[in-house]
Amino acid sequence: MDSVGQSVSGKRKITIRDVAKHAGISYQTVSRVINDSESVAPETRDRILKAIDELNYRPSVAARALNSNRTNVIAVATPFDSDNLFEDLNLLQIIHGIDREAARHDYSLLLSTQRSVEEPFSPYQRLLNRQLADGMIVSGETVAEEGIHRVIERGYPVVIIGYNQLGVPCVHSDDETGAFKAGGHLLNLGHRKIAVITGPRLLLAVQARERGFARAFNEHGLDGTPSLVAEGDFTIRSGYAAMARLGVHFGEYSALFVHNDRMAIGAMHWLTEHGYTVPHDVSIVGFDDITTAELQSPALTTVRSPSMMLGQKAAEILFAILDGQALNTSTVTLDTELILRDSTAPVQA
Amino acid sequence: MDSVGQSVSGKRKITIRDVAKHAGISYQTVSRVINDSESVAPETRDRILKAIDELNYRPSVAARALNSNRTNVIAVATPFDSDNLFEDLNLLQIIHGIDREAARHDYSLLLSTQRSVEEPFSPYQRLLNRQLADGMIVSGETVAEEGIHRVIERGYPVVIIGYNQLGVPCVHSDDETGAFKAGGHLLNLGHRKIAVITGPRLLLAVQARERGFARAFNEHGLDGTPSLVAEGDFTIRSGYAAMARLGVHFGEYSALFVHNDRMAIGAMHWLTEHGYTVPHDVSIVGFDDITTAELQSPALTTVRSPSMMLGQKAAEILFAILDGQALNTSTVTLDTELILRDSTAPVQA
DNA sequence: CTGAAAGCGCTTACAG
DNA sequence: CTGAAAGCGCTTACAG
Repeated sequence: MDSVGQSVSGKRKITIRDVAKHAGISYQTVSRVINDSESVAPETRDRILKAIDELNYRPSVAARALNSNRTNVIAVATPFDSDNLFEDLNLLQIIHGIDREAARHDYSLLLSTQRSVEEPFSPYQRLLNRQLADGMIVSGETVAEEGIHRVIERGYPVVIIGYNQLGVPCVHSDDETGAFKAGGHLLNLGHRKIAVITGPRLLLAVQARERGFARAFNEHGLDGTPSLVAEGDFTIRSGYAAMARLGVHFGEYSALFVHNDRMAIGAMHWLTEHGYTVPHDVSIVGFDDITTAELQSPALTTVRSPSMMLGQKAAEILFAILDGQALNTSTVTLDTELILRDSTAPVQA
Repeated sequence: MDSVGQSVSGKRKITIRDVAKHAGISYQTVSRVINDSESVAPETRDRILKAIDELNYRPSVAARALNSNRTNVIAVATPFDSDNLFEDLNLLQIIHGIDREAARHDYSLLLSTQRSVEEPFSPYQRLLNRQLADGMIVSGETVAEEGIHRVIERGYPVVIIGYNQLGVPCVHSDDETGAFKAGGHLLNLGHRKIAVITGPRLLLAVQARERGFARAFNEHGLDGTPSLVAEGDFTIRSGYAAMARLGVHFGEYSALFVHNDRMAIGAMHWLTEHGYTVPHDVSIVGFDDITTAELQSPALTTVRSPSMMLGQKAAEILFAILDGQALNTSTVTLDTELILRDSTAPVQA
């Protein structure tokens, strides 16, 4: 085809002027067609579209960004601990949801990870200071509020997937009600002594789950304080470790509520390893409903969090803000659902 | 601070000219300092760096991209089937490896997913036609070779994580030797009748694993044809389904080699569900060593694929090409390692 | 070692 | 409805 003038490294560029010449019109009008802006004579428009097609013209993102201050890219900041990232199926789902919505708006996704524990702000710094993206979605409640603040100060919209007290718009699942359902389920099965493996207790999501769980007890006229509590960090490993700590007191409780599925999997692993049987020796309820929850032996009863929808909603809000159509302070709470499987059973007599 | 003139939506821009004025020098010299190019008097450089720091200046990526034809972004194209993407821990590790290397070069990662089954080329089209990235890493051997071709024709470097016959540089694990090790292990345990659950057999990676497995038999003076074969698509679900198909003939084999861990997990799930015990009834070896392999009951014996390193190597090659330092046709093969756990045992008498 | 000029590919008012 | 001008924020030769 057009092999002439196309060196190996040369990304030969067809510009707006080429299209204009081909269509016999000024390049400004071509720009109008590209941007669907103002009025262009239908006949002219067709001629230009035909030229664009024939020349296989694509506008330069860089040039457009330079003029319009829009990059057509949104950034996704991922959680701090990259070890955590490795096993996080939830995150994949969230990203998928974001990507879906981004596609609808013809946007692309820039992945922004933390470079090291030493520079917690790097995802924010790198992306937005360099104006790589039009806005940012922060996946997960975070401690680096200062970093988020800087981004907002620069005028970039930010949406958080999780809770925050900054007044930043956010999307999260209804953790309190979810935990309430988990507690109610165990209570209905006759369990009264229930241990809990929580996520990091400084997180608002974790506090919400603790509240909801206690409320289930209260509504049964019971004290909402769990028999035993161990804290984890949402990783499989930490669930295993938390279970090891609880295990010493085995027998003091007949059921276990774990704040996410990964830790529940870790806990079940410890139990199996030590000769205990789920749900015979202890009933377990998780949280999230990741793909592998169903595949545990026994299949894990859990509270389903709508991860993909969380991502999609967050992106929707971000785009609404970018279009000037949304308040800067919306909070969306998505419903959870109790998924009954085989890891819970009536309390043993 | 500089609150004046900074509206809510206004991303106030500090330009190279501001820095120049602040430092009392021409803006061209500022550009030189930013780019570490040519010679600048040390004293001048210091003055400029100080000004950059004081004004908190960040160069505009768009403007730089427009001039230099470099975006400082590389794209990662993810696999076709997005259901597949959901559960793919391997992919997360690969992406992490790429991101790591990108960070070293001060590059960012653009995630490019398929929009729908109908437009398999979309990841290629969208990103590169619009010149959003300097190059592309394709994660996984793919059928959309046409899409890759178009990208290459445009002059963009591409690195594939997986095999290809296009002459495109690629990185993959030593699948043949890995499968050879898996086969040897089972043979050493006394197994002679071994079933296999393969990945899609049109993939070169799958063919390499089949070859390596057969070679293990041959070196033992045995016929390399597996007792029974079922094909899956690497998903947990397909492993479950493949096992269901094999299960009818249960007893005709004492061991199972599964082409990836996710399918192995699916297969184990089927076995447990139907009352069989691993490794008592059947020994199982997987492939990949994803995080959760260790957490199965029993813990899965598997061939470890260096996923993160795969991503990192691919990025290294891409950057080498971008810097004009690499042939356009390198292939890197990374070693695998047999990880012995509890899902394999000597054949029953 | 540093400055002045031209231009990257587009968009945005501004005229007509 | 369409064209000419100016400019987005930089980089790249080209002079000095």
